[in-house]
Amino acid sequence: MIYSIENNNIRVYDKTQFNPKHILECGQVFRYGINDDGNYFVYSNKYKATILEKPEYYEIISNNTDYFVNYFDLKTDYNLIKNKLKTNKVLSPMIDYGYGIRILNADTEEMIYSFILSQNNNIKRIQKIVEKMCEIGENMGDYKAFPTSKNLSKLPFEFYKNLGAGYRDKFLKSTADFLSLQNLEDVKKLSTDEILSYLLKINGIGPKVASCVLLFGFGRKEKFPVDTWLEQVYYNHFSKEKRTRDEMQKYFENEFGEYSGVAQQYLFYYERNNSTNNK
DNA sequence: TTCCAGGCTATGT
DNA sequence: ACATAGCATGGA
Repeated sequence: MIYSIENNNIRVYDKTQFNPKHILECGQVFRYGINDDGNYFVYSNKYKATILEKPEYYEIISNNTDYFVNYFDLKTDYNLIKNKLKTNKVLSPMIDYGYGIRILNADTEEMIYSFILSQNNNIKRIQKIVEKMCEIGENMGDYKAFPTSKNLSKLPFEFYKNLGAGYRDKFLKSTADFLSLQNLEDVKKLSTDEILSYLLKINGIGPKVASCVLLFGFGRKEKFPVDTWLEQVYYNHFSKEKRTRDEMQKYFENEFGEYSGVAQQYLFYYERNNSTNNK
C-alpha cells in the first residue's frame, strides 16, 4: 500500500508514482489550482482536496477521505503499470518525464459536461466555463459544488447561453435534460463497448469525448482518446503513415492494451510541455 | 485581421 | 461508409 490514513488525512508515501503537478496538469480534470503557498488543490463533485508536500510524503487534506482515496486511484500500483508500458521504447522516456501521473476516478457527470465543452476549445477557456457552471452548484462554504443534472435541467436556455460556451450551449442543455432522467450507477455496470454506444447517442459526444469520459469518468483504462495533441504525438514519435484519428486510436489501444489510457496521459503531458509549436 | 483551440453534427457524395 | 463545411467564443 502506498498510502495510509492519519486523522482523516491521506498520506501518500511513494513520490515516484504520485505527483500533484503531473496528475492535475495532464488535462484530465479542470477544477484545480495552486494556493498562495504553492500547494495544489482540486475540486471534484462536491468535494475539495488540498495536497501538501512533506519531506517523506504528500498529505491530502480533504472533506471526504474515502472519496479521494478512490479519486486518486491510490489502491493501484502505477509502478507496475509503468514497468509494463516501458517495454515501448518511445513511451519509456515520456513516462520518466511525467512519472507521477495517475488516472483519476473523476465524477462521471462532471466529466461528461467538461469534455463536451472541450471540443474545438482550449483548456484555459474550458476551465473558465466549467467554473461558471459551478456558480449554481451547492454552496460548500468557500467553494461551490459541481451542479447536478437535475438542477441544471431546470434552468432556462439563457443560463447555458450566458456560460460563454459558444455553440456547445445546446449540447449542455440537451445533455442535462437527458441525464436528469438517467441513473448512471446502472450504466457503470455495463461493458466498455456498451457504455461507448450509450455515450455516442448523446448529442455533442463523439468518439474522442466518449473515450475521455470512459477513461476519467468510468475508470476504463483501456481507452486511448485521440485529440490534436495525440495526433501530433503519433506523427512526431510513432509513424509517418497517414491514419485517421479512429485508426490511430485502434493502433495505440492495440499497442498499449489494458493500460492505453495511462499511456495516453504520459504522451499528452509530454507533448504539451515539449512540442515546439505549443504554448 | 486572421487563425486556432482535448471535435462534433449535419449534409453532402 | 467516407469526406468536409460550419460552428461560438476568446486569446494570440
